[in-house]
Amino acid sequence: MPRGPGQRAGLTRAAVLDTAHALLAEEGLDALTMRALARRLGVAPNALYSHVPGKTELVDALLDDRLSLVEAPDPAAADPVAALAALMTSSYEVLLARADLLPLYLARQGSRGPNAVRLGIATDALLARLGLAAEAIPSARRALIVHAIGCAAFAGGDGPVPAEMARADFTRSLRWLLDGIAAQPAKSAPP
Amino acid sequence: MPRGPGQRAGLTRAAVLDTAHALLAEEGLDALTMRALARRLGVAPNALYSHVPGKTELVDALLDDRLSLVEAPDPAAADPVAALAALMTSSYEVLLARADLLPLYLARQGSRGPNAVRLGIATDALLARLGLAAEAIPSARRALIVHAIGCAAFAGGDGPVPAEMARADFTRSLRWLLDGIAAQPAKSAPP
DNA sequence: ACCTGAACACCGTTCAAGT
DNA sequence: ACCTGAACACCGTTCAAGT
Repeated sequence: MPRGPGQRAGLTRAAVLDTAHALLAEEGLDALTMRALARRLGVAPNALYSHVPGKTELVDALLDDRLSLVEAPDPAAADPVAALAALMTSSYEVLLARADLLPLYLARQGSRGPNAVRLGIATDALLARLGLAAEAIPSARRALIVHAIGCAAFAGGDGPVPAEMARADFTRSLRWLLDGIAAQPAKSAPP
Repeated sequence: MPRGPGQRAGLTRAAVLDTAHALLAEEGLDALTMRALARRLGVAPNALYSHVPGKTELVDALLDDRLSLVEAPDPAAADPVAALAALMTSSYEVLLARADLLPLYLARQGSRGPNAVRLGIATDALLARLGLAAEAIPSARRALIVHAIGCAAFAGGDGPVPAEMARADFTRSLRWLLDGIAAQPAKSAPP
């Protein structure tokens, strides 16, 4: 029996996001519409707006949720370059499973949800351990992020390049970037 | 006076693409709809389908058109690394003006229109001049392309990073990639 | 072959009302 | 506060018809 106006469906923001994740994973970005999402939840389309500001914010939340699966590296890791490589590789893997979303993410310059901020801070800490000057750190961070997201968006596409090859490309060019970053002029060392 | 059925509007594929370019440049990707495009051309929405297979193909054509502005480098250039840097920088600049389209392009792994193919061949020729093994050339090409498109999509976004800074990031990390590519194990030199 | 009219099957979002 | 019904202002695309 359908609900009338005023009767609650027990919807929560978490339930909306969970179902959105499932819909995205199962049917792709094109199928992720507010109306299809509402259908899956058994509510009227506009009921979603009590728990989510709009579709843009929902998509942002989905991507940042995804980044919660990446664990921040130990800032005191013995080998900061290896720790950066592991962090970027882990981000790449996790983002690959939601490659549909990445184009939008790139265009918004990685609009910063809490998890993106958390990983950004961890990245900066490792870059500082390499001896980078403070002004050089944001640039290096952006280069690594654009690379990881760009490669994941590319690999997740439906083009002719197989996933394994795209992954090998990612790893190799990541090394080139890290080599370049590590070879940058260091800030003056303490005496 | 409006046209009745059967009366021609003098539409051509070129006119459709030109108007689509103008619409995209003036009002952005969201405003580029088949209906808005038809409105601008003074025809019914479905009239477009006599000249263009659909919206996906139209967008692909718009991006490849854009690449026609990039001139292929001299394959016999004195400094192949400098020629590669110039080619990628020129592509970056040209794509920046249509940054809206890049996310879709990345996801389709740079779906290859005639101009994309032309520039890809030019890139491969320069990479071969560096002494790269044949198997290493497509990987190096993809790394450069993902980098250029990824950086342009990022820079074109409406985030907090100013365009000049994004451009400086692009140039610096491009150098790192080229350094890494050029330092790869060369194929056996002729005796 | 090229174009129109009408329609189909959708969108995201807002507004007024009900409990 | 949370939800429904109804509506608004759109989409891309197809189909039948007209010249």
